[in-house]
Amino acid sequence: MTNLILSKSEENYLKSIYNLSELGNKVVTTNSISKILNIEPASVTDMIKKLSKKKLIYHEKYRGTKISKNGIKVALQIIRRHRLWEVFLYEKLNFNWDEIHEVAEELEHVSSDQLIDNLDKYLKYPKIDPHGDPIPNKLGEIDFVDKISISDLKINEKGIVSRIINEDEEFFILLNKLNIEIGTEVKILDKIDYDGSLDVSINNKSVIISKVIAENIKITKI
Amino acid sequence: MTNLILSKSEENYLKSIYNLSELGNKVVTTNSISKILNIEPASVTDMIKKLSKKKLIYHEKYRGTKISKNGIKVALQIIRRHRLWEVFLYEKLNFNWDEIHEVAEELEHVSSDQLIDNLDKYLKYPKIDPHGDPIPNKLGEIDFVDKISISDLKINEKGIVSRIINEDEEFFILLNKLNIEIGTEVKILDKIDYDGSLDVSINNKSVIISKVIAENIKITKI
DNA sequence: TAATTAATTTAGGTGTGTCTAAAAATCTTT
DNA sequence: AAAGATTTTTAGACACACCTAAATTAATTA
Repeated sequence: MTNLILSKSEENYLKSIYNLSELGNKVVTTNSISKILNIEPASVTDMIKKLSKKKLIYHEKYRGTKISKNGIKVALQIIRRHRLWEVFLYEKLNFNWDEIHEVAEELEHVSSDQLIDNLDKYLKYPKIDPHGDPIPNKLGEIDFVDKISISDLKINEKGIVSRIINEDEEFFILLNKLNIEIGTEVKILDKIDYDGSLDVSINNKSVIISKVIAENIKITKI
Repeated sequence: MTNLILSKSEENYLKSIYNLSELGNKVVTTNSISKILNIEPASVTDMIKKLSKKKLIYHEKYRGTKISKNGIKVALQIIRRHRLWEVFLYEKLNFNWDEIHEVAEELEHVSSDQLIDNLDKYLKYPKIDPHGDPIPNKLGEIDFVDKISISDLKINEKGIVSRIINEDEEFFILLNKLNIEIGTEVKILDKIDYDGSLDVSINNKSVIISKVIAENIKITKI
């Protein structure tokens, strides 16, 4: 609630607890936190006490830790920072896919709201990071399901169609023609800058689909 | 020499000592460091011992501290990081001139060479930061004198002509015509993207000067 | 140059975030 | 359900980066 300031360590613990909790639902063990952070269980217990006092987590002795509502909120902001920096490193600074995490791990602890909001704007409010993970918005809202559309994929990336967003029958007829259904594997061959159309490989055949269509086909990145 | 890793505190001390030392020449006092960092003198003494052991500074009890050659090298890298981030914040994230310092103060401690080198490239190897301070290059080289040309100014920024870089007489005749001499105040009215020419106000009159000419007129930003 | 003042260092203490070793609680197995 | 194994916590220690108070050294002034 209040504007509490967390240390780098506290942020890392909270983020790990959130990540282990499967969207904030599961109780996490001291041992699991210890393993993920490579810190001895005894030290984890100490930090759990600190975060409990700050009401970011609930803890019952010997029985585990659950992240609080406020804790989730704070964790999502840390994750937001991390993922926005990943986008920046990947898209602007030409880091490789596998090099971004480590540096983002440092940058995420620079806590200036203005910095992150301006970065978000500069990157044009990306919805997913280079790994395909969704980026929480300023309010901590995050699309858990249907996170990615075909239009969010980059060239050479692949996905499995998971949901079609449309109420119009004509749209389904078109999808039938294109051989697109739930479970279909798609791969982006090319992007046409002019109108945002996509050259997509479906069953090893190349087809062109419009931007609007691509936006309405949700996929799971593979 | 070796690849020593410094803590955020150590980096801040070293940077302050360098800044107080006037390009690494002057001996700095414990008290002056204390004042700049807002840390008690006794604590400064502690850190001086640490940095001495790492050979980044020389220290004689009760007589002051001098930064070492290697210390200067390290300090310049910290300053490089700081100023590159300032350029980024100012030019890409649209921070105001007066908001950049505080955030850059945090970002400068994220120590990844790849990050800084890629950022440098992305920003097109800027020579000065938004305050007009020179940015050390990767090797720690820095232009101490004549840092800025008219061509380095942005629209609406002002400078005082400090040096003319040219051996050609024709160039001086042109400057005479334009009423430009050492001490003349100039202000950028506009930049012509096409060929890099500049619309400059000199004695309240607008004149157009070519990119090459602008590059050879060094100024002090005001 | 002796006395006073100012700067610097030493000594000892604190909070943070870690550790190891040992104790306590919970879980598993028989 | 008791014994053993595992997990978690407590207790006590340490490095870091700071602090205050007191001691020491250097600089200034009378």
